[in-house]
Amino acid sequence: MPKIDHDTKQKILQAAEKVFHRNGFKGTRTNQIAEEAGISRTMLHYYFRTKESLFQEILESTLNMVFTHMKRLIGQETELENLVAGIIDVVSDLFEAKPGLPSFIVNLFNESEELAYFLAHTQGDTVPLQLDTILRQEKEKGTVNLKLTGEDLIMNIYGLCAMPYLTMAYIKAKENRDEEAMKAFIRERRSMITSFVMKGIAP
Amino acid sequence: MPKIDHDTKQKILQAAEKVFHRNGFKGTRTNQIAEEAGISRTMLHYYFRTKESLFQEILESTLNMVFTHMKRLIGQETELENLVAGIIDVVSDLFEAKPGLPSFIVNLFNESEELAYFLAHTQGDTVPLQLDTILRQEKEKGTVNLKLTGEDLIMNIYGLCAMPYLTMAYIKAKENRDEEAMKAFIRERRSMITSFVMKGIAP
DNA sequence: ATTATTATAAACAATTTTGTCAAACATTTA
DNA sequence: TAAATGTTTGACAAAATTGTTTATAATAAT
Repeated sequence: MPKIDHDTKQKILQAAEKVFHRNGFKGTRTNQIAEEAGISRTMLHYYFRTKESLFQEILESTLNMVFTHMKRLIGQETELENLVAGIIDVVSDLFEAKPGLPSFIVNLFNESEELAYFLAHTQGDTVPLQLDTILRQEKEKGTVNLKLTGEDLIMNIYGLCAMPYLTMAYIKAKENRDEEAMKAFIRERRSMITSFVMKGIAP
Repeated sequence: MPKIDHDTKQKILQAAEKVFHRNGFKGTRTNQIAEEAGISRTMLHYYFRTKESLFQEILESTLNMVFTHMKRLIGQETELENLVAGIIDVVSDLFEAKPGLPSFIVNLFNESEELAYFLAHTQGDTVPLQLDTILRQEKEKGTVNLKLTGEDLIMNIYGLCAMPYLTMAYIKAKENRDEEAMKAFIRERRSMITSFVMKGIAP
């Protein structure tokens, strides 16, 4: 029967997520995690054998989060405008919940070709494909830019949504923004992005 | 009088740039650099005392490159459409010349709050300010979306241009693209981005 | 050709980072 | 309360990473 856990384990997980997300596996030192969690580094080995296996947990829970969010998209909308708005909302919600996620993904792809390959081939293509179908229909109707592929559109949306997170430190410093100002900036960007993208795909 | 240098120094610089750009300072191991350069790790200390000072060289030359490119923008154009197209070209050229740059900047901001602060405050605001001025004029004319700031517009452009580089490994894996296919993809994106942005800022 | 200088690598040393262990402490259960 | 189990820490050990030295080879200058 388990004895009480002074929530050390949770503190470690939170701290590890934060640090791994920001600096990737090779870029983080386990004592950054310990400091961030306010515990001794030994505890990290007590609850999770190694740095590697702690990373694995974070990786799994992170990918789960991503997949869960993405499921919100599948087959939801058939109207281009609604679909696009929906994607932007889902992606924005995801990044708002996990601000370190964009950096983490970038780090992941840079650190491990294999993982990039794995993700490229396991992750369902439903969303880009659905977009492609709808885009093709709209192109026939002449209501959409001819040269835009579903892949490009998705990439544009991710890029527009991820930027403030990827450059957080800079954006904060630039206009002396605190956490609150940052949140406001990002909130305002969401509607900006939606209209920017909708106009952007016009013929 | 210096004896010949079997271009080892250059090979190290090239390799270091590649690896530091991809993985940041803490994320790189000096022997990754040595391997990439095809030389022994000792040489790295022979030409550049320490990992730190090698990084410093790469950092300086990288920032120089960025500033040099950015100078191409200042006061060049007063017409919104031309200015926007110009910015997209300059940024695209820069990333094409230094494909690792987007990741490097992201890593930099994540590794060092101080550097992010420094860059936010030294780097001239001329471009965003110029954009803001022109945007304001266009808004009065009613030819531009009311809610778009110069800061947002710049961020959008960087994001759209940087995405393929930030997710290179994934993009390559996804459609089995080799170097050539990748270049073609990016070339095509440039004109897509230009029209996407131009439409995006419409009223 | 001989010497002086530069370039290279391999072995070695120092430092940093990660991982383990044993002892102390706390909590539960019996 | 006492045994059993879970938690925490600090000291220690191992491994990985960085940095230095020494010996050797290559190149240039005299």
